[in-house]
Amino acid sequence: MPELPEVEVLVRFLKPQLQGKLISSVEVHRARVIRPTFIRRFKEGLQGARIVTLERRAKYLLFALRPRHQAGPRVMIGHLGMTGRMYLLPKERLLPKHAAVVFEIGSARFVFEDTRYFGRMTLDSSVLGTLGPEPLGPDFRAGPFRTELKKSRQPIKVKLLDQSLVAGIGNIYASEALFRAGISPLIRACDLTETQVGRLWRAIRFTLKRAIDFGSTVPLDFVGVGGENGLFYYGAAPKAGGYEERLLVYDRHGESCRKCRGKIRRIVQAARSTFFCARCQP
DNA sequence: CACCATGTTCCTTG
DNA sequence: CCAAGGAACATGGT
Repeated sequence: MPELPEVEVLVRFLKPQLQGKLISSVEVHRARVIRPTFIRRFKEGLQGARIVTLERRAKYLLFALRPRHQAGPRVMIGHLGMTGRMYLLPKERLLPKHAAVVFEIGSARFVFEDTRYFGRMTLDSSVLGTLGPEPLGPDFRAGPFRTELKKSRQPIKVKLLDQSLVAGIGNIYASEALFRAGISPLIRACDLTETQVGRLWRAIRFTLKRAIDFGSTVPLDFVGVGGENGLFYYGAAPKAGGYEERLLVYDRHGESCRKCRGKIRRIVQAARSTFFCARCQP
């Protein structure tokens, strides 16, 4: 379940497992997840390369490489789309139905699985060029944020999904951040007051930080960690004490607001669901 | 059968 | 050129 916090948690988990490891071979099971679709070039660039480190930028995973040849790629970029997962799988385990790319790394396999195949892997880093600032980094500042919002007549909820404004917010945390800021998702971005922009700026950072701390929206479930294998997956959280309770408005249509007991409403903006409390977010 | 789903990109319209 | 809206991508759950 990948927005910025989920990717951050995944990167932190994978990094120590992949750092310094050699990619001995690459199998592409679904060509369309490689962009551009130059499978040969992709495989040849990665086979024999070493993973130096793993980082996150927005919702992208950046695999820094020491290439086999001098002219080889220095980074592989991954994106999980809507349903992507990445994990290490022992070689004796069966590959999942929707394995898109499989890397042989030491005695294990590193699997990119994606049921809907909206995710991507690429050696072309141009996708990063249009991204706005990292919301949790020093480049995300309230002043420039406000200047950008002033230029847009889109509803603020829709504008928050614009990755060139600020990078990493997705459909869940857009609703959550607006609730925490007490701002209606319907207000045009340019109509927010300076006070509201300040509250929103803080709410974005708070919401994302909290989500990272908590583990992620739907937590990573670790299976066999410390045991016989290092498999893990994104699992449905148990209802009680699980991810439902961490979200204040998202997917809570018809339920009562945790602040005011009013009803949470669901509306559609830009063909995507928005959840909010009309009383707390006038 | 209907509608819904964590995201991005491409095409059209104004 | 730009902003904004909508379809497409593909599979599965309810």
